[in-house]
Amino acid sequence: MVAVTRVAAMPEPVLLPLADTPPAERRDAARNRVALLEAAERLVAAHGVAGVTMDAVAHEAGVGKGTVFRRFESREGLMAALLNHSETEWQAAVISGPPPLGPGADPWDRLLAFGRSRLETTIVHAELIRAAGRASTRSTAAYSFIAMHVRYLLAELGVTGDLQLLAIALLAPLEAPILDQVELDGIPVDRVYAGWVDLASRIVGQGR
Amino acid sequence: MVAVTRVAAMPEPVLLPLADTPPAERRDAARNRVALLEAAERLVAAHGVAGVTMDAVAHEAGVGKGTVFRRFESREGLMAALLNHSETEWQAAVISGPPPLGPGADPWDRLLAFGRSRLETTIVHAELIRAAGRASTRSTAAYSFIAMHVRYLLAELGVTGDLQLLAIALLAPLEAPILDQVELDGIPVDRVYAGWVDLASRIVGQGR
DNA sequence: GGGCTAAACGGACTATGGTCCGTTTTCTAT
DNA sequence: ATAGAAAACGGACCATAGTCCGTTTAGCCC
Repeated sequence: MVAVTRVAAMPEPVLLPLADTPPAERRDAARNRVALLEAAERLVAAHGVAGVTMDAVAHEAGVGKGTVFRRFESREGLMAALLNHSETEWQAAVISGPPPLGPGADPWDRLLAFGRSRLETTIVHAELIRAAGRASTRSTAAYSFIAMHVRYLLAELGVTGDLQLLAIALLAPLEAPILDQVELDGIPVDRVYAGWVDLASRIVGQGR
Repeated sequence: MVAVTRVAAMPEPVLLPLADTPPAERRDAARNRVALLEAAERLVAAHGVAGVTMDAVAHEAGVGKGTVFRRFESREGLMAALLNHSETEWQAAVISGPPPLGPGADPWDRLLAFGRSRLETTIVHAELIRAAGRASTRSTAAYSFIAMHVRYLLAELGVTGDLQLLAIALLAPLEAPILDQVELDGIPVDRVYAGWVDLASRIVGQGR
């Protein structure tokens, strides 16, 4: 599907496109992306998520409205981009931060730390997550990372079965829409966490 | 807080408000509610959920736009009202329909039937559920019914622990937002169901 | 540097959810 | 039956997400 059109022998040009790298952003485009994200962050800080209107972001960044949509597709896309930022930091903590969240602790302790951390992160970003709508889960980047991590920990713990689905089931009660329901039953966070630990121990099996 | 203003003895009027019944809908209001719901259903059938704009519903029902919002609060509210209808039928099947979904079968079989049915219902109504947004879960009526039913079945099965949270955990993977994620991994329904059965058996415990 | 092309830009324009308020209808008490 | 009050009505109006297209700019090759 990719160019194999060149025929005879000749020295290749310096850079050949490795995968099909999307052709690299033009400078003005890159500049505006950053300006827009910073503007959006400023607006969130100043007026909350609801204050982030597309017009406001455009104006704050000093660009036209069309540009905002060209860069981020939609309001949800913009919100997802904002989320992505903090999500990336969190991933770093899991991959290379201190235990028990990071590597070094035993898998069960890591799983517990993971659940707690995930729960708190979701609560903190609840508004943003809601505003990102499908874009947040669709940008599979973030979600598939956490799902993969849970699969890995379950495997370490010797769990057998359809790990992908077990991971989904274990993560589901920590997702924002589910926590919404929980919240309006007025269940406190610690009890939610305790319930999740119970769930995890049932999934992992007898030894806890 | 309700009228105790009348002082002396006199025969009470025929109907005294039992609890504080919300003062009963005026006739025009009731008529319009029905007209609007029917109009909305017609529009869904004809143009899909996306075709249900508030202007269109108002026009189709032959009322003003303000009336739509007065009756249903918001577009989400209207969608939730549509959902509520089918949800009610489904509840009837659980309460008094034939086993194994309805009463009569043993709890484990009922639980399995419940999961399957819930999964399919959610998939069928996915679009509507999404359009109803928070209103669907906030109208606790529907959700708290299914949560209660699961708690009941878990209790029948002798499960111990925080049944409310276990019910939430068991239901979570069947909720629309979670199924969205699953869907974009391209996991087929039967496998999702199999995974859920596995989850249920882990939650219920050794005996299955 | 000069010129060419594709990409990016900006802001007017559209569609739609949601609000407001002057008018009309229903209900109740007399 | 009538009057008065409370509730409902309708549609003009507002705010904001998203589109479109004529204009500008970055990158590239000579």
